[in-house]
Amino acid sequence: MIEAGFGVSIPRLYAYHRALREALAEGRSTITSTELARLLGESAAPAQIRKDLCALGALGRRGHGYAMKPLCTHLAFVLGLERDWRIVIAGFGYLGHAFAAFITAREPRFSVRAIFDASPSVIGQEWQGVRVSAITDAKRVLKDACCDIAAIAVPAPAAAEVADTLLGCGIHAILNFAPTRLRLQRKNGENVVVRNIDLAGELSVLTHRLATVALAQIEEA
Amino acid sequence: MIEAGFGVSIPRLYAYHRALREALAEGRSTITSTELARLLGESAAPAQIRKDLCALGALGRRGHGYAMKPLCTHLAFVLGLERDWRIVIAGFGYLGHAFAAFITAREPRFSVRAIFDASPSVIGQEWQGVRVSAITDAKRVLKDACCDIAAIAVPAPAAAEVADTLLGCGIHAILNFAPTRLRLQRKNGENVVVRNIDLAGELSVLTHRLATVALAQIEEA
DNA sequence: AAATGTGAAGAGGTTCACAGCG
DNA sequence: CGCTGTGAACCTCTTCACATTT
Repeated sequence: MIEAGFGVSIPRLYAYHRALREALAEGRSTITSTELARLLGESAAPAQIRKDLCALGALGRRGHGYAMKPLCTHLAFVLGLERDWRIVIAGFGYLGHAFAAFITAREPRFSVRAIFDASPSVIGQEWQGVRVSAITDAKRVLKDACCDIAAIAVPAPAAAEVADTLLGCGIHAILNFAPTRLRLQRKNGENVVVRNIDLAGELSVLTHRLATVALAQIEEA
Repeated sequence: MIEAGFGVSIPRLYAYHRALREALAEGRSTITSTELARLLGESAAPAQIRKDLCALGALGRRGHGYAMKPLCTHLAFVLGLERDWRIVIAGFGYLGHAFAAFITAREPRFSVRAIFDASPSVIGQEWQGVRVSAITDAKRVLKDACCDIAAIAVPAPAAAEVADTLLGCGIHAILNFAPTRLRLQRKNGENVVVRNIDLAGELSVLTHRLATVALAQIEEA
C-alpha cells in the first residue's frame, strides 16, 4: 500500500504535518495548497505540495482544498506517528540528555525506555524512572525494554561499536549524533535506517558562506 | 575566486576534510580518490570526489593521486575553517548546553562568546567564563562579544523573535534547533544563511521507515 | 600503467501549465 | 469559477566512460 521510494521527501511531509497540526488548533477545517505553502514559508511551492499529497492518494476536493483533519491524520499514519515508539539513548552526556528531554517534553508518542553510558559515575543513576546502564548490559536491558529506535550520542570513536551492539539487540533505526558516518555491516539482509545529525558539518556550511561572502565583499571593493 | 553555487555540496566537502584530517594523523602523504571514497564509506563514489575536488581547482597529480596536506588545507580554506569563529548561543537549556560543550571540546576554532536565556534562574550564571544574559540585553552584549554565528536552541514559539533580534545585532548565520522554519524578513537585501536542525523531523524519517517496513512484512505474510 | 580531469549520459526531484472536477 | 491532479518540460546533481597527463 505504501511504498518506500515513491518520490516524496519524508521531511517535507513532516513539515506539512506540523503546519497542519498548528493550523488545526486555530479551528480552520479546510485548507488549500496555496495557504499551506504560505504557512510553511518561502521554501514551499503549492505545486510541490499538491504533488506530494496526491502521491499519498487523492485527498483534496477540487475547487475547495483539503479537509484538514483527515489530511493530518493520514499524514500521521504515513509518517508512523500514530503509533507509540520506544527510544534507547546511548551516551548520556549533555546531548543525550537534551534529546531525552526534548522528546519527552514535546513528542508524547515517544518515550525513553533505556539509557546507556560508559562513565561509571553516570551508570546507576536514574532519569525519569529509567536507569542508566553500561552498554555491556545492552542485551539484557533491551530484551525487557523492547526499543524501536536508538539515538547515538557517544563520542565519535565509540559510535561504530555502539551501533553494532545495538543492531545486534534488534534495533533497526538509528539517529546518529556522532560525527562519523556509521558504516554498518548489513548482516543477513536486514534493513536498517540511519539518519546522521552532523553538528560540525552544519556549522561548516555556515562558515563556508560567511567566508565566501566576506571574500566577495573584499573583491568588490 | 570562490563562487557560492558552483555545484558542490558543502557537507560533502566537509566530510572529505574530516576524513583527510583523520588520515593525515596516520602519516600518509598522498591519497587517491578511490582510497578516500573507501574512508568515507558506502555513500561516496570516486567520480564524485574527483568532480568536487576538480571544481575547487585541479589539485591532484594524474597517476599519483592527491597530496593530502595541501588538499586538506585548501578544503579548510574553502570551508572557512582556517579562521576563528565566535558563537552566540540563544537558549541555554540542555540543548544549548550540549552544543556549547560540543564545539568547545571538539572544534578549537569555535568559541562561545555570548549566551542568552529567558529563565531568571539561569541568567547571571557563568559557563566557562561566559555570563548568561537576558535576550533583552542582546544589543549591548553582542556589541562587545562581536559574534559571527548564532545557535538558536529556544522553544519553538520564541524562535522567530529571537532570530530577528539576533539579526538586528549583526548576526548573519544561524544554526536553528527550534522546530520551526524561521521565516526571516530579509531586510535591506542583507543575506543571511540559516541551517535548520530538526530533531523531530529526522525522527519522523525513522518512524516512517519502520512503519513502512512493518506494513510490508504484514502484507508479505 | 595508473589515476586525474571532464564532457556526455542518466537519474531524481522540482516547476509549469493546463486538463478535469466540484 | 476555483483549486486539485498530473503529464511534460525543466533543472540539478550523480554516474559513466574515456581522453589526458605524469
